[in-house]
Amino acid sequence: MRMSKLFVQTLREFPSDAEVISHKLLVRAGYIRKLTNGVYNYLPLMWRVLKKIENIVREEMDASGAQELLMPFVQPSELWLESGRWEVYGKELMRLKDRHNREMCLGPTHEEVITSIGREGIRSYKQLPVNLYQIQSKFRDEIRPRFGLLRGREFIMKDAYSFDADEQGLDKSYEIMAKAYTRIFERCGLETKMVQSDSGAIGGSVSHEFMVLVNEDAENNAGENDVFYCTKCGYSANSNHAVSILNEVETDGHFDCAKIVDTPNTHSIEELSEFLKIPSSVICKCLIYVIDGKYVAALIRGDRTIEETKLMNAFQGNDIRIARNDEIEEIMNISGFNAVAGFIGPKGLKGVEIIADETVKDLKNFVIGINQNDKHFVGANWGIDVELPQKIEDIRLVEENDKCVDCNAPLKVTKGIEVGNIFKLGTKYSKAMNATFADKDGQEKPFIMGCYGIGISRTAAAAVERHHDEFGIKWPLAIAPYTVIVVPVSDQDETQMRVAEEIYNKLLEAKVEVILDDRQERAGVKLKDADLIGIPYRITVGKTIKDNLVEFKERATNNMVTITPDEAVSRILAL
RNA sequence: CGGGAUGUAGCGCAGCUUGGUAGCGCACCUCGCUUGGGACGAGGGGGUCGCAGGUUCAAAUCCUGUCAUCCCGACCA
Repeated sequence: MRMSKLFVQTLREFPSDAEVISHKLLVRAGYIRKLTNGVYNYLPLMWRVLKKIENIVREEMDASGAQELLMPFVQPSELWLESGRWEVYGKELMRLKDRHNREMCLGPTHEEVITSIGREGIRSYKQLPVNLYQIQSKFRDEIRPRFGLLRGREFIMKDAYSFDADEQGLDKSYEIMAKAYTRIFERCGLETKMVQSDSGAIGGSVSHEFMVLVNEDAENNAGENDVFYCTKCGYSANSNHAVSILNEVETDGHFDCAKIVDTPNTHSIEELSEFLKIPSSVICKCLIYVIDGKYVAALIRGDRTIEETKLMNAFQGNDIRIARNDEIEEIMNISGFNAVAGFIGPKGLKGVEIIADETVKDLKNFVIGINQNDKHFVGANWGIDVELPQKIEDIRLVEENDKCVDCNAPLKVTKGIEVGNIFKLGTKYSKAMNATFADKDGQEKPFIMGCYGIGISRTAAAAVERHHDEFGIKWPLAIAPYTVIVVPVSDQDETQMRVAEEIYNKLLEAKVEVILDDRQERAGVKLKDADLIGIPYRITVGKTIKDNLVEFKERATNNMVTITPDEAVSRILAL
């Protein structure tokens, strides 16, 4: 490709609306351009990168035995009504009506469609297992798209779905996908960690996420997930799913009697603990949540934080948020109190389900809200002063240096970008949508399903997050838009131009993806652009060409060597 | 949907307080000069100042509304 003809506009400055480095660099280097909020044009360089990633994904998926197909982007509401997700999915599902007023939606994922394909096409256990996948744009009307390609509303995704006759088959399909995913990201030049995860809105039981860890860069807030991992045994999990053994802390308040005391203006645990001169771990915190429209009071030890996904799952909920002040007021009215947040306690609450984290069980002589403003109950004990809730579960957020449940070593935390996700769905969709096959005994049974996603466009952005420097992108070779760029320093110099053309033509003939920077620009512009767009190798033809020498630069390391043009060509051919 | 901010040329911004009919840098076009890390000179093109009302002789500027975008929380590939 001749640079003078390549459709790319690099910018001298970073775009003002970009926050994370992948977004800034992809815009500045001319890879993407925003069309509207969370929706981007993939310009020619970007499209080449995406196709590279797609091809790696295709090769590995095909090698795993999966078959590619393509499902419609627009889907009828009927299928979603069957699965029950028309109501459940919420506003992320982009709904629309056709001219006949029939309700449709833009596909955010394709469980419903694939299940309909499975139930029509798979009649017998003899056809199983089957794994079908597609690579396609998805649309999710995200509440807040941000970070460029890392969280768009429209994005490119590979989604695969497996059908098996039994759980053992699913385990096998799942394992095959886990291995394929590991290879895919490796080939893309991305180190990933496979971590346990909550299965979220897709449903099902077991789930793992493939995370690109980005904690090395302190400035980087692109990693939206906290990943807890054990340095010793390899346990790792998303914070929404992680479990731990807690370190020993003081759980006895050592109050010599149980009584209500004045605690003015202590709205937070910190204020209360400071006021009473006690550790926060002897306070029982009570938070009011709204889960699917129902009130829940969650109790947890004062030094710990509620993990909202775990709390929501404890009630099989779909939606969770902390209660607003007016909602707390309503609860207080029903219960005959008038306390505000900070002084709420479980005793006497009406119209509220109460759940406790395991951490509160062992509290003795502790401090707890008593639904009176500016007062707390100190020296409380379960069963005497306050009833211990029936429902006790792990609803807490893991913290760094908690102990690993598998090996008791301390856990660490890091930020991760989720580039892939695999789920064991089980029969969630096959049962709801009556998708069955005839098993060996002739009985109709629902498919045991799994689903497996890779964010193609997000993977590209994650690669930029991990591979860049102050000058620009450093694409891993396997997903770079071009392999090499040939830069004649001066377009005035006939020898330089001639040699550059010769190198270019040799590489072209050898089917190498090569750019010749034939623009009438000064050297600085061409060299800066080469660094910015991040082509893995650069062959610079400058003055030393009189000694038959060119400069060969590797972008990943910025290492340069001076060699002959022929040697430069052979080095590229040897890649 | 809450909290904060911003909309002026393709990009980055100034002008707004104190109304007088739009400017700078980059990019773009022409010519000259220049060619190892985003040169220089001269000339040129491009903007209904987000949109709609209002106030005024006069609005980018003041007022009201509205839309969009960005940042902080609930979503997830």
